[in-house]
Amino acid sequence: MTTNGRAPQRGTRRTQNASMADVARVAGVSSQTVSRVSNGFPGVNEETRDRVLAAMKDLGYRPNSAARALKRGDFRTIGVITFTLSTTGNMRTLEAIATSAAQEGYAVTLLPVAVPTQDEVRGAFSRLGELAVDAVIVIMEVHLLDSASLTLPPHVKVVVADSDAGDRYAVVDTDQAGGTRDAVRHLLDLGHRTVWHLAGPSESFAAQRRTDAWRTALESAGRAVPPPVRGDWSAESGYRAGLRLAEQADCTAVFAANDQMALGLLRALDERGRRVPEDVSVIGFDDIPDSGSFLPPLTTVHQDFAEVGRRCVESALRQVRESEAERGTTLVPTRLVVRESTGRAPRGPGGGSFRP
Amino acid sequence: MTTNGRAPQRGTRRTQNASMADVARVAGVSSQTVSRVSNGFPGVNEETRDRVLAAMKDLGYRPNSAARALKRGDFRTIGVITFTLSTTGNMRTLEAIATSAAQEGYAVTLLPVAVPTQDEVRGAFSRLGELAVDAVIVIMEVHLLDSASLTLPPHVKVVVADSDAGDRYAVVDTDQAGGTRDAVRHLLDLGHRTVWHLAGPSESFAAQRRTDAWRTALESAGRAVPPPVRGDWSAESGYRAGLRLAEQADCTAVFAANDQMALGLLRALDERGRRVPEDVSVIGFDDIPDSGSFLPPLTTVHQDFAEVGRRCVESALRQVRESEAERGTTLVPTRLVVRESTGRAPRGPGGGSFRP
DNA sequence: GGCTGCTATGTTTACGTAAACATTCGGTGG
DNA sequence: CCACCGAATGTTTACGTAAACATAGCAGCC
Repeated sequence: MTTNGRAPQRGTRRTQNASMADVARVAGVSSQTVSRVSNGFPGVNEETRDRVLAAMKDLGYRPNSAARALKRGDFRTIGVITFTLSTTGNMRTLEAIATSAAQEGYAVTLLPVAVPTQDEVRGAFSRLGELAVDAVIVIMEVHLLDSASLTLPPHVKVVVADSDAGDRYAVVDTDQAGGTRDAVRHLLDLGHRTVWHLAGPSESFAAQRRTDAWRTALESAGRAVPPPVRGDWSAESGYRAGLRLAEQADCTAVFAANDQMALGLLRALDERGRRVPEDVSVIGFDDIPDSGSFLPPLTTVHQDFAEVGRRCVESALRQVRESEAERGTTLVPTRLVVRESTGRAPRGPGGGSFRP
Repeated sequence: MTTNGRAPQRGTRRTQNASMADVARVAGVSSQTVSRVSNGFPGVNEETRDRVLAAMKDLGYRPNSAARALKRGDFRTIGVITFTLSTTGNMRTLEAIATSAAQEGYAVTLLPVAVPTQDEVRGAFSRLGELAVDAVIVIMEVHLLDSASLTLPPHVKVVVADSDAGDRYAVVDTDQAGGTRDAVRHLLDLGHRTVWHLAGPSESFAAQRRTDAWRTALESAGRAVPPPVRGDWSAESGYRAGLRLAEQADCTAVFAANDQMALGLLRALDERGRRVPEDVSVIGFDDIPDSGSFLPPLTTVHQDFAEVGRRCVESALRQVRESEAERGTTLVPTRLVVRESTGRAPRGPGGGSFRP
């Protein structure tokens, strides 16, 4: 292509971007007219518009978003602050956020927090203050937010995903309680006398709420509440916890707080010779893409991360546009996905005790 | 709106951010001095500096990054363009990119491409032209890039992750061939006569390269090359392919192009009563966090996504700073992780006869 | 004592855009 | 025929920052 063989004509030296002024010069109009064309304003002569467009194309003109942002006072950008992307949930949420934002003409800027300490979070928030961002979506355990929030520049709108700061910020959350209730009911309906619980880390609000809901569901059904076993979300921790659960002879049903721990649990049970679902039923939470391929395919509570992401963006942009902060919580419903890891309670103990 | 209705005291209505001028007024200095303090320049009197800092704090001053970018001519931002985040690899790479970029004072902006068509990609690239970005990292199958690349503004630097556009852009890639070779050798060393292959989708360059390397490794060892079975990276597709592989009586070793397909494969084999690793050895690729908890724990080729991300940022920033495009490929080595899904070839008919 | 050279600070200007305001011009109605 | 209108376009200005240049004050030196 003849792009810039030797700089034949005028200013081909285009080492920086062309500006409106450049376009204006080439098109023989004022830069204001270029601006009008650029922003699709009416009231520009057809022929003039064409000339301007030609000049733009010719020069490879792109509007400078910094100048635009400076002039307009907003950035058309949403920041996402998150501790780790390494969980399916965060990742899927992020993806939905990015997509929704793009549809609205907003860009998404990532704000990683290396270590989940208050200092780190506070640091991220204050970096964010200097960042070109109109709103922030926080995907994180909320108690880390508690004292960090104060340093936020006042005009930045905040949405918190999967947490519970409903009194201070807009929150979009999965219906943890509902999903948990469904899971426990499912198991009780299958004839299990009670449901054990492989809980997530205590620092996590999501985990905590699943645990609370599990306890409530059992209590309201008048069942015994076994002591929960705690993991850290990882499959490995699920395995370790699973080894302990496998020793509880009367454990016939386990509600794992996420699918990965359920995976580890399945391995532990297999290793200890307890069959799933014949001896023990296992249910997870999340419905990660792989869970249908576990051994056996995992019954689990499906979370609609994409919807969470969408609603986060929705709330963020509503706040930006109406320049008014929102509060309160939006719940996104879950859906029970029954696969093969849950089944009727084993015969045995119906009356008495059974030990393998 | 009391915006500027009566302006009670001086600008207490702080609906917008304070600017340098505001700080300067409060501190009783010129805005240039504020700038110097803000940027940590030397040559400012200790006492003056303190006064300015106090005023900043007082007003909650934050530098306006749009204005800064406009003045400086760069954005301190890297764009990441990617088709999907839903794969562990992309996600981990992204996370590493975000972290490395943050360390260098760069923000990361996400540029999602909904559907992997050329038009979509081209669209993303041209949106990107208007975006406040100094460099772009592309995480995507490269052939979609082929004709889209041209629309990129000339001064935006490009790095391509996990692909092979080494002649046109800087590329950072995992050493697919090396990892594959290790995997195949490992299986052959265990006495398997040959290694079957559960391949990734044909559109994927990474998949293609793993397939090529697998073939080469077998050929150079003088072994037969069974027809590869193709999946689409998902566990489900691995399961379906696995059902077919399970019927090949002479199939004692399978190299799956990623861990998720290996997961599905494990399930298919289990379902068909073929034990792993006693009857069939399975090896994966990626080393996703869960793979150690599969049934059995998966032997796999570990990819250092974090390193890939780091090097992407490194190259991107180098290009930005030296304002000179790079080319060529950087390979990040892999590491074989031996767990329990691979074992010695079964006794069977193999004893000695194998045909090349 | 006047000049040099340095430090601390102030003033001007430009970055690219777009709102607000100004101008031109061909028509239209009283 | 002229005041007036609206359409098309031009001119001025401001957004917040920081580079470049300018100034003021003071110490040291011949």
